[in-house]
Amino acid sequence: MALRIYNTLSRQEEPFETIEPGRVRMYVCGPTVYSDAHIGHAMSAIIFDMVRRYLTYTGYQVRFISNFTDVDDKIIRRANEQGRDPMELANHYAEEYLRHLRELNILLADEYPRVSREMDWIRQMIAGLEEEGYAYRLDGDVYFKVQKDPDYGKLSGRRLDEAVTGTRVEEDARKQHPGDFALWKSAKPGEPAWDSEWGPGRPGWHIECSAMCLHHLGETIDIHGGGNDLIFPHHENEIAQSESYTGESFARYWMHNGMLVLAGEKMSKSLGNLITIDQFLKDHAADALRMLIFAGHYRKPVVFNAETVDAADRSLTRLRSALRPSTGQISTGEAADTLREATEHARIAFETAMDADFNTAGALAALFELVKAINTARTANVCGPFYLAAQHTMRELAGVLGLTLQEPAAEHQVEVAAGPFIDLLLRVRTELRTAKQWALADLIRNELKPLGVVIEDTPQGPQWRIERDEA
RNA sequence: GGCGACGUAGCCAAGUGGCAAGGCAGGGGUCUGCAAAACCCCCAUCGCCGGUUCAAAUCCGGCCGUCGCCUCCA
Repeated sequence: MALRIYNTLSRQEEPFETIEPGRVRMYVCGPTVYSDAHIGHAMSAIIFDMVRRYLTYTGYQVRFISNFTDVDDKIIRRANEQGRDPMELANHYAEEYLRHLRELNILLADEYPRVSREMDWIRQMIAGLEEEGYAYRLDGDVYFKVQKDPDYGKLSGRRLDEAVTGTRVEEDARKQHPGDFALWKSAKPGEPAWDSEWGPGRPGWHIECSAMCLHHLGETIDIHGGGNDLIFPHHENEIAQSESYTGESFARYWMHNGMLVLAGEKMSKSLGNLITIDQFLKDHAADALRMLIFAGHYRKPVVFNAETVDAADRSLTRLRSALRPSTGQISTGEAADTLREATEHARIAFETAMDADFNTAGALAALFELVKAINTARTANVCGPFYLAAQHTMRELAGVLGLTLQEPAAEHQVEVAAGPFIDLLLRVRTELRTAKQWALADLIRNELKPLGVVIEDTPQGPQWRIERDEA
């Protein structure tokens, strides 16, 4: 079974074949850094992190590039509102974003190009487009001429004559066609500006990604990703610029993730209905967000509410349950063989699901069946190589989805600081239980619970662990 | 109005022609002093109406409903 990927360009699933055998060149549109990132941004980053991890798992060498838009109207506006320097503001939020990526266990890209650092490449591309007649000047601005591009609209399924009827198109009589978009915008007084042959100004939004792809990955890349809200106009325009400039196909596979939905609407900065990454991570493990996202399919919307988040937290706890050590003594025999078979089966089921356009829900189902097999084996006192191998497979496959299955870092600190005291309480409780002082023994257990310490009595004696109180 | 998704159990969700995965919640049981965890068992005629077929959640047509995009957007 080989990987198949849904390609927005063809609107169907296609077998995945790379330009260069064994290597993948991949670009994902990053954020405009002007305010706190929300979990919708995290979702997109997590999804393409999963794609990259699975490609790596299946043996590809992946070169992964993601950008920061650090020169933009919204950044300038926000900076002016706050009396800050636009580049200082952008740098601040870019650093914040990189911190979020680490906290979310997202593998870092090979490069994070920024508009402000790619000006030469951007100018060169605009100049080239102008030379070939794909662009025209207008009062210090430079516009891309969509009518010059015969297959403009092929990604979004739009045609130029229809695009005119769009309700939100601002009629600008100066433009040759309403669909023409800015490659270069002249600077107004007080705005950050870069010199160019068209006068001081800054790039339009779309040209940066085209220039960065060309600079860091070459004329044709394997995978270009982003949110499905970028299909039009952003990605459509990227294609138009890049293919007009190079004469080559820009990207072979276009992948688009669905939106995170909160209270029936897309979570977005402009709508203001958002939950920031920091807010989420305050109450939940990074793994929980992955569980929520991977429960569905990456192209579909994900519903975020108390119920779905709670289910994600609990299902994560279940995955972790498979990693508990065995206290049994049986390392061979029927139960051990059954576990070995289940482990092999889980890997096959996992890969089969992932090969089908990254069917993470199916992949998780394979993991849950492995959880059951491991727990059943533990109940049957299985230990030894097969038990450890099953847990190893569990960690490995979960890792392909970017799940750490680790207890959050804070818990380790608690263990170090409070561990001896909790151990002492447990010893006292054991004495009380031996003396059948049930009321006092239960008091200790019941009072520790709201403090986040869960006590479980097992055949091997009492055990405790930290569990966050899910608010 | 144009383009495109989607509608499967209380909730999330896989499955694209052959007896409906998985998770959460719920019910019953084993274990336990009681709990918890774990394990076992139970819980769906797949939005509605037609059609094609030996056979349809799956293909075709119509209807109803939800959502996204249509130059700020992951």
